[in-house]
Amino acid sequence: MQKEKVIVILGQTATGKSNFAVKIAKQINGEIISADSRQIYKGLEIGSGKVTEREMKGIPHHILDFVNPKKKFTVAQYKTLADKKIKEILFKGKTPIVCGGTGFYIDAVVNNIVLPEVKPNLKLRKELEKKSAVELFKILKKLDSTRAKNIDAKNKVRLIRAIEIAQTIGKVPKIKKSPALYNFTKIGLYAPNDFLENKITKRIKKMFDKKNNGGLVNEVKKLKKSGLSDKRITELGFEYFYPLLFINKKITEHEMIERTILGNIQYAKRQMTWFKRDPEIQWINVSEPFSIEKVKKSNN
RNA sequence: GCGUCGGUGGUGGAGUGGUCAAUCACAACAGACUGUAAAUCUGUCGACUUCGGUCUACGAAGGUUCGAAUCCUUCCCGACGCA
Repeated sequence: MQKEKVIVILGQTATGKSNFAVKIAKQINGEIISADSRQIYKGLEIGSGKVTEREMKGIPHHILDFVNPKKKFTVAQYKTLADKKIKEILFKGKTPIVCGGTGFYIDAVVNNIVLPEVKPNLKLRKELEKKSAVELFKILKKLDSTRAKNIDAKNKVRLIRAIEIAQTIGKVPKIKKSPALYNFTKIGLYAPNDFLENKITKRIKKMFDKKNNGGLVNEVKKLKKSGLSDKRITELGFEYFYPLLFINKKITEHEMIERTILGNIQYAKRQMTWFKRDPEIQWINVSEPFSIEKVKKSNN
């Protein structure tokens, strides 16, 4: 049986994925499923670069702007939801377009990864947090020597999660990459460093501009007022962390802007490190003129 | 002009006679990625290298010493103070 087609638009931040996705959606009668770990949250508008109602141009967007930022949203939830949305959109006779820059989310869906069903155990995590990476590694080795062999022995976050899983279900199951459910076409948007850095700089400056819905600093203040702890805001990433430092008078306004720009540039590089591994991505350099005809063709 | 303090790698900043190619942090480059992924973590980071080493380096030039980034002299540059 012929697998149904799903388009994936991924790539670095500030390359114009959202607009691109909307254009494609218009042409091929599609609906967009966001793959962005921050745009998920309500209240993170400016800093997450969330697509606005106007930018959507009437195209339905899913898995966007619906989680309370006090709660943590995870890949596992994303994967389940995305699968469901893809099915629904296909059922309507439309083409699903997964669009975003969170590589892990995209891979979870595309590679149909099955994650172990072990919910986070906050109490346990708090306990383990106190231990050193060396100690944690020893614990894991005892529980599950196989996982210990390939895990990053210095990464506490990973070690803790592995222990969490091993402790509840015995061993960390080998990751399952089930056969893909759909025929995915992956389009990657990227730009050369200097071009992208320029774009990011402009974008960030605009984010801080007060004329832009009060600006990012104001957005962070609102989040604080709504009851988000500083710790939680920090977890939301550099776009929220640096404004928070500024609000708390730890850095100057200038430092805040510079660091946010730098954080963004570094993030864009990390994104490429992730995406580079996938040989199936068809790359488009957005610093050069390109047409979406090519994309339409490859989808047929 | 006099005086004081300082000039160290891409940057900040340790070191103040031998164990120093120089703690550390940042930046840069490369990479990992099993329910935090805008997160988290790793490696490299003077030059050359057969990856064991070899060479050139701590403003410049001299000097003291077995040995100097570290002590002395002069010069150049910077900050501050006094004129």
